Amino acid sequence: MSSEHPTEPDGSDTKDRARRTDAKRSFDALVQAARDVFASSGVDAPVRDITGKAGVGTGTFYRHFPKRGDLIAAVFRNEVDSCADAAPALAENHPPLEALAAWLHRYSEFIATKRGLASALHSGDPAFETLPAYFDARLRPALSQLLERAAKAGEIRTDLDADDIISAVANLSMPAKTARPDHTRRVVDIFMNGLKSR
Amino acid sequence: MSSEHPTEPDGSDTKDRARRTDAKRSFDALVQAARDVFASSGVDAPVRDITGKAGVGTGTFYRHFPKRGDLIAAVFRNEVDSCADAAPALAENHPPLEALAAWLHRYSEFIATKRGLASALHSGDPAFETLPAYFDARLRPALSQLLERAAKAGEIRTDLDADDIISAVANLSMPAKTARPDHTRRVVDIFMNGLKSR
DNA sequence: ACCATATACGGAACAATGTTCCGCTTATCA
DNA sequence: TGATAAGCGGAACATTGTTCCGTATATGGT
Repeated sequence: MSSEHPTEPDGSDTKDRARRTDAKRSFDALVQAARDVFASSGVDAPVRDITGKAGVGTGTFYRHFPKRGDLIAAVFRNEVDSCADAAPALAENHPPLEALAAWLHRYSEFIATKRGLASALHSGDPAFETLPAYFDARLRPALSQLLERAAKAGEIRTDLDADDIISAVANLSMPAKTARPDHTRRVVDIFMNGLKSR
Repeated sequence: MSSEHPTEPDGSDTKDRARRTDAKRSFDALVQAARDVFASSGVDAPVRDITGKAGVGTGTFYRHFPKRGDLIAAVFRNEVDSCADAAPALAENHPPLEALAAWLHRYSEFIATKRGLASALHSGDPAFETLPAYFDARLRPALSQLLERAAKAGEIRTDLDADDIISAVANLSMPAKTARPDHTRRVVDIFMNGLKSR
């Protein structure tokens, strides 16, 4: 499902030839592998670590990601997609309030994980310029959907703005160092509690 | 003059033997060279570029800066020192208001230049943990001195806090992309104008 | 002035990582 | 099913990081 979204660069569809399926497979495998490697070794992880885990050659790597920023941006988009795509699935399988809470936690995790990328993001690399817009375009509708559903069910306040919540939870999820590892989860819970209608 | 300040790590003074002067020279040469190289090639510049410009061997480099963060922190401290040390000199050679304006511009330049370091600073490297405190400890007194002098001369408002001004000018000096290159200088001028007494 | 010695230096050698290049493979289309 | 453009792999090469150790010298004591 998430592969429907433009994790890939270049949204054009009027090509002489369509992109070969093996190319797409390599691309996806690299993004997936990079995601894992970044998580365990940081964004400066060696190229060979990534190609090794992805099971592709280094040549293939550079074909898809000539600049390192290209890879980081692709991983970021991919994770934004995962997070956004979680919303409809949660809505289907859980009551409104529960789905909303679950998604906020999911989103909170995403933010916390992205601490490593965050510094890279602010580095001025042109590959990252469109990311904030993408972030907003994908995540806001996802949250809005859950908010509306919960609001219609009368379970939360109706004066809530998706933008505010997204940035509020983002801030809550970026504490420097926390004594207890579940601190973030707890404050997000409290915040979530505040959303409820009385 | 600036070498009086603890650009060097390790504030202890009860050593068996004092640090050799050639060691200090190498240290200073490396910081100086790194400063230049960082400015032209960024903080990821190759070690050999720095040692080459400093005229020392690579062994010497690693003796002084086992971790890259150590070097970056040293350069940062060095630049904070330069900026702070500029204050007394300006006070001696210029009328109060003029000295204050000149120093604010000097400080503004410093902030703008540090954009490259800023992302590194937020990376969580333990070598950077004491930098914010150092920044404050050196820069606030420098500015306070100029503020007090100008206030005594009746040239500026008396309700001004050094902290506020430091952070305000820092924010003014970090615009993303400016059409005109002197934008920063101009807004700082305007801000400075606001400091004057009526 | 000179010696003893801890300190520091330089840079070759080694290791890790980035990047390119090109012969081989394969998906796609007619 | 053949032609061909697209893609792939990984060795080879280039760059940068890091260590190691023989040599040089600043320092304190005599």
